[in-house]
Amino acid sequence: MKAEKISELTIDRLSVYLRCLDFLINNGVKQISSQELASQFNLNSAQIRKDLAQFGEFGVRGVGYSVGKLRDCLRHILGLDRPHKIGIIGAGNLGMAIAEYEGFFGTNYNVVALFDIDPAKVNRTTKRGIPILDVKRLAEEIQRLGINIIVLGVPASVAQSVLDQVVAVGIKAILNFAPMQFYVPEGVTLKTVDLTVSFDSLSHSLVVNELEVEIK
Amino acid sequence: MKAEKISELTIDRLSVYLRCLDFLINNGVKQISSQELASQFNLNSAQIRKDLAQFGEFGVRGVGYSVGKLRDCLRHILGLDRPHKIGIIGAGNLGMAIAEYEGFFGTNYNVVALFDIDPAKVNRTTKRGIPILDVKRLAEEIQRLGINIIVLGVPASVAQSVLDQVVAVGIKAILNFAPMQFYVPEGVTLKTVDLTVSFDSLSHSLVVNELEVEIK
DNA sequence: AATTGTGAATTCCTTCACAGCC
DNA sequence: GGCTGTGAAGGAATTCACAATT
Repeated sequence: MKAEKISELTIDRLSVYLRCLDFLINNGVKQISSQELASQFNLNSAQIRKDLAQFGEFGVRGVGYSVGKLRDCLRHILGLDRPHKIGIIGAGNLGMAIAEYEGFFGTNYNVVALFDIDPAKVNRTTKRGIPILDVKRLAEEIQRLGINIIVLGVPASVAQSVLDQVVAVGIKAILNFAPMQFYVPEGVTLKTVDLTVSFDSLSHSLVVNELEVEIK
Repeated sequence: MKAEKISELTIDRLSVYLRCLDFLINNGVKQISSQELASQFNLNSAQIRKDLAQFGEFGVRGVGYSVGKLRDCLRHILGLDRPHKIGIIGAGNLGMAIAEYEGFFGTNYNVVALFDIDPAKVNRTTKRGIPILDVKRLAEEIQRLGINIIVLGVPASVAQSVLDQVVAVGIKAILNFAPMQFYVPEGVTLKTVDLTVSFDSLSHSLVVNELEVEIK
């Protein structure tokens, strides 16, 4: 069907464009040009056109893009027009933070369960009523609940073994917060949010900043 | 002094190399070649050498790199050999998760305060004894405590105004979790951890995966 | 007249391949 | 002999600039 590989960078930008389109729709905007869209973030208008052109011709020359139509297309491309069931492993602060993530409101992302090893947490629910289940029953509950996205919010020391378990059950999409690298088999997508790297990058920026101030 | 711009990608990799070196030191490894280091993660050995070469000559030809010396150099380059004082705005689950982040143990990153607007939280402390302060006193407390890194863990609706406040007090490094784009003045580094983009990317990968399975 | 879609040019990043050194 | 440091080559992503279209 479609063979050309779409780069990760492009996909990430589509997500940003989509958020912007949602905002525009709420403000009653019907039509927009790539130039106007580009000025919202710090982007080149050609970049936006190139990104969109990889999936078809969504615009009208001389006119621009229909905000509503473009949003629907992007939602479809990103798979946001189908329901997703998210399971979160680790019901600590991090797991709870994701479970309550404001970005999920009004979307097809549904957090259907948290998993933990701590008996004090298991068989309770979050404030919003999401069940906290025993991680021992991870495999069967993933299948029973139809979970297709897993969030790994467990300490680095156990992350690898939990990862192996969810991959074995057939999970294909994982968001990991443990500060480490993993091997995952072909066909499984693992994204790592590495806070250590983020903080180190900030730390470095402070050093550079200081040097620049000294030079002046 | 040093004029060449170091790319963000390079800095992020240095952070990853450093983590690996820490691990090697704990396992008593004294010496390592770029080839061995590269095989640990999925990298090209020339990439590692190029990254390091931007900051000086750390290796010995025919021998490799001294693990301990290289670690110290990377720590210095990234500014990890100086103390950092982190303030977290928003004492919800996200803020608490960052405050307890395992990656901070044994580092120079110190979370010195959380800030919140909720009277039920203010003037208490976290389990580990970090004070939760009234966000009204944000400016003065940042200065009193010597905070140099701010984590924005507040809802998107108030993120911009809080951001403006911390920039006004002279904060130069900010980690933001609100799913939006901001403008920050020259000399201020803002990194955004955008979970919406991460999840959308996972959602997209599920769509692509399905198509690929169909083709086979 | 205005704006898209896109080949060409440019910039940035990665990898190759080897001279130089231990 | 083995490994670093690096110029040159190759590849990827971005931006330019304009022909095509409404």
